[in-house]
Amino acid sequence: MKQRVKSFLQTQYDGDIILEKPKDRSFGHFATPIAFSLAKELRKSPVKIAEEFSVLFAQNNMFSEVSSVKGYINFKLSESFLDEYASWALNNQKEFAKANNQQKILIEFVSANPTGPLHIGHARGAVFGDTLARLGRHLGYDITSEYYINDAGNQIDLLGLSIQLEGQNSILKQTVQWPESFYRGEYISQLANQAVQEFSISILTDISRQRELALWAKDIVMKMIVQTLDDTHVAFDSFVYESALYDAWDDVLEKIHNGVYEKENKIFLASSLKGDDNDRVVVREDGRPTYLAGDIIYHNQKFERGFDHYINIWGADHHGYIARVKAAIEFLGYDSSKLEVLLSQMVSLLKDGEPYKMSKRAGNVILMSDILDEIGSDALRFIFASKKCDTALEFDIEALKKQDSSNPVYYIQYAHARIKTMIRKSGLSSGEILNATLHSLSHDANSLLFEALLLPEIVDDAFHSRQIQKLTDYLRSLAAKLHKFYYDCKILGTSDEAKLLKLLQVVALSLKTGMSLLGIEAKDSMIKDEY
RNA sequence: GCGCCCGUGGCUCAACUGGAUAGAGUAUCGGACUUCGGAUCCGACGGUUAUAGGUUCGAAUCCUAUCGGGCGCACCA
Repeated sequence: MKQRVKSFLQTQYDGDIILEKPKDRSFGHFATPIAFSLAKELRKSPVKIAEEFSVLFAQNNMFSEVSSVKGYINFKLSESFLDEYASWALNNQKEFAKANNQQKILIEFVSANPTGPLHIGHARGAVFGDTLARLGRHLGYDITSEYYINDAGNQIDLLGLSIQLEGQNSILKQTVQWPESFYRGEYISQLANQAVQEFSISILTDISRQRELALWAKDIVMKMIVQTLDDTHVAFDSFVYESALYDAWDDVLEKIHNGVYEKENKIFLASSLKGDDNDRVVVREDGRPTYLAGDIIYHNQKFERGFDHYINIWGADHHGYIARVKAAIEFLGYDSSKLEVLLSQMVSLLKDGEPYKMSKRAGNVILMSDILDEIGSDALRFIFASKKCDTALEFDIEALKKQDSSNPVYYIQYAHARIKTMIRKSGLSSGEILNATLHSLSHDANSLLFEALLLPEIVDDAFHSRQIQKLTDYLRSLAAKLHKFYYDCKILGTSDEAKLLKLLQVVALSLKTGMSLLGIEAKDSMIKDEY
């Protein structure tokens, strides 16, 4: 919609015209501050320029009114234009808010270690990444969502050790010497019990079988992770195993030889030449590659697969890592600006007003699956999608448990259900509704219609600015407008029934499309809780 | 000490990326059902945008400094 208006304006004025939402919609549907930026150039006052332009732009039946106010130029769209667009949307529901971008984009997210179940902090990255992928796909991008599994290194050994120690303690009733750091939690004792069934009791004490145990356990943990993600409707197109990457190490080392050097029997990446603070060790003195080596191979492999753009969603505690990975990409001969790293800030929890510290190794984590059981996937997704990812998020566990109207997801679903209920109750057929013409609408009806037709702009903006909370904000405000309209205006049984239902169909379409992009179910009716 | 992110009503967050009178939700208080679903709606209260300068037609947004908070600063992953 905005695009159509913009392209018309540019036939009249050759230059970039920024269209924005007026502060107050009574001014019009769109506005442009272009007169201000031209004021200097033309040596005229912004007010005068705006007046001249508004006369020029008014010559099109797309607008019912073009006016200049204090230097701003405001546009009011005509009803015939809005009706035409609404009809198109209702007849092409699957196409609504779509676009045809062509680029191939790889989004890597979650990538949690397979050493324990997902906790609440992972939920944020999961929801953010999945929602971004959904938005991108809707806009036509060829999106691949990927999970990088760190199934190599010390942590895997530690997993095996942790299970053995737990088994010795709780099953064999032995007193054990706990090391400084180890994994614990309910899942570890479950794994210990399962291991005894799967293998034999000796698996708990045989140190030579620790690795075998660990490899078996990480697959089970990974299944738990995938299950939780699945319950949240977070899907991945591919999984990459760190352990499978190292075969390619020699080749990659050859490819990157300009960027590495040997010193003190170790191999360093000369990342300080590419903006990092220090050079980084990639191979230790004993010949074992570091974690960074795995990431270098992984990113080489990513770039070899030939995407136009790469998005990594990492926890904020990894920000120091960006420079070295980008340096490696440069040394590999690729354009590191194609890699965009989005940091999702920490999620901190409050419990009864007190900060709730989480430590994975100490076992006092809040599991994502537990929250999911309590509030459901829809509410979980909505809450995490509605916050900008670069601010630290803080919330009280008790507030998340609420299932009443303070939870905005119900508010939006209720709006959708209200519309569907009215259409069921109406005697009109869908054809009669569709064929109605949207004309002589009240001011409120007109602004509701316009708001509903704004979804394409919102989706586009939310994706390209990587700010998915714009979509949740929009849905909440559209739902509020609908509820108010419903309260103020009688619809069924009036002479305007057909056209008003058509209007509400457009609202429902926007709500449903928006919710599905958030991975949330749009309900046709709501079932009240029984008391 | 260095680097990254962030400071907006009591609380959780917006503000179209430099635009018009800084907006929502929540909390608190007060209203609206002979009604298409009250899981709704309306109103009130609540702000020197952490502080001090600067840039310009115009600043919550950009620059500098200060204060406060989070996260990093591994041959762990």
